[in-house]
Amino acid sequence: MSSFSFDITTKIDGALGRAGVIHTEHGDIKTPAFMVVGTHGQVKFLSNDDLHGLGAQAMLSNGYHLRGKAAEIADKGGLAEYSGWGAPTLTDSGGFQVMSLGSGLGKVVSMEREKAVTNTAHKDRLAHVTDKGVDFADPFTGQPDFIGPEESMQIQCQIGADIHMAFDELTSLADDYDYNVEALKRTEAWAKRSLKEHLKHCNDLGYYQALYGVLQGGRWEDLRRATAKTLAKMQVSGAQFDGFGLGGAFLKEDLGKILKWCNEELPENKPRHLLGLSHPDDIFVGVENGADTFDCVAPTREARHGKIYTMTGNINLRKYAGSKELLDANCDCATCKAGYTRGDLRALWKSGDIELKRKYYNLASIHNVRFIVRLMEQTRESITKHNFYDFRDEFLKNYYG
RNA sequence: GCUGGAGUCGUCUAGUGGCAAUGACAAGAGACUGUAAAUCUCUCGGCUUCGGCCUUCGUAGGUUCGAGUCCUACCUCCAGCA
Repeated sequence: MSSFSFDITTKIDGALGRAGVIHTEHGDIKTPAFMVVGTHGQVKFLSNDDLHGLGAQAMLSNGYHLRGKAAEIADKGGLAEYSGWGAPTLTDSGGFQVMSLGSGLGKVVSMEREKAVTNTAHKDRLAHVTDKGVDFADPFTGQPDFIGPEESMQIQCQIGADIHMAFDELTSLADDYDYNVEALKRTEAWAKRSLKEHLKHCNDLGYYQALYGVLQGGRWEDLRRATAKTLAKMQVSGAQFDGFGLGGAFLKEDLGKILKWCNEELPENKPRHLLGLSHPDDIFVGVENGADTFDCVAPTREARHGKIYTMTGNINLRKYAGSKELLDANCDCATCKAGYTRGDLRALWKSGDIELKRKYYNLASIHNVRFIVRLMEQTRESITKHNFYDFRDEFLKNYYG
């Protein structure tokens, strides 16, 4: 008996987008939604109270990073209990690390054409792909680890998030069509093996853990549409994917059309997670084209690096020494409500005192994550009130100028 | 007053005959999208047609093809002795 389901509440007229609710063992997720990223089971510098306070609904963690703790997490009853988060969770399969520790090692995952990455030399990579799976070398210890779809599913089922991702291979913008054909064939074979292995363990912790199949295929329409069809009908012993992950390295200008190719082929009644994106323009493109949930490290990482989100565009805190201005005039986050100014945060950030810096990372992360969570809340409301496009245009005009 | 030691880009600092001159911090600009990221890149004497040109290492002279580096005097600071 599956405790996982998805209801569509409202659709955007003439587009693939919709508002809905994902029901999981650990609670509901009102979509569209942003999932905070706590790779190791905890969001950097944010407590569970901080996260609940700013309206976060779900957290994404990573099976690769938690692989060594999976048994311990299972003993505690699963990730929601282990982390104290107590709300819906999702784990990534480690598929992102196939690229970030492999061909993309040391490179930036950019969406700008001019910065498109070149592939890291094979000998320098910490991840090597074969049809069987991936040989990883731990970035810190060098310890070798083999993870294929079976291993990824076993790890994820021990961690016990409400939603799992099939093990996939993320290609980079530097990979050509022929390589994407090869990688996609592998990702689809891994999807089948993931589904099969997942079926064996998806109730091991006493509740149902859902599985999403992940779509790759780079920027090519034939690959994207074909893989969407393949994964949509894929089944093992009658079991199918509960939803779908929309994966890939995208150029900004390609994002909308690629999502459209995928989501036109996918079944409407299953949720779709757009992996790894959360800048406002990407969110609007994603939502319009049928993505239900998002995750991204950007709000927290950029906060740590001094970039603060505001309704009229992002600011770099370096430039605000002594400023008495609030971070964002109408923000309802705990940091802004507590009255912290740009100058206050800059002073904490630049302080030589590690505790004050930690305070900065916390306050800035609260603000940026709340900014994106609130954007999702407002986007959802605009869909249910049938004024998505007006809301989007107004927001983008203010934000990007 | 005597004897030692020291004065280099905002700060600290490297430098003992070829230097516009090391490193760190501070400062400035940019990046970051399923987290090897409390990180990374660039700038940081002035001017530049980006090839260079000019002015710099307490001050003033001197030796030398060439001086932050050696010599002389002076100034300032520190330590010890008076």
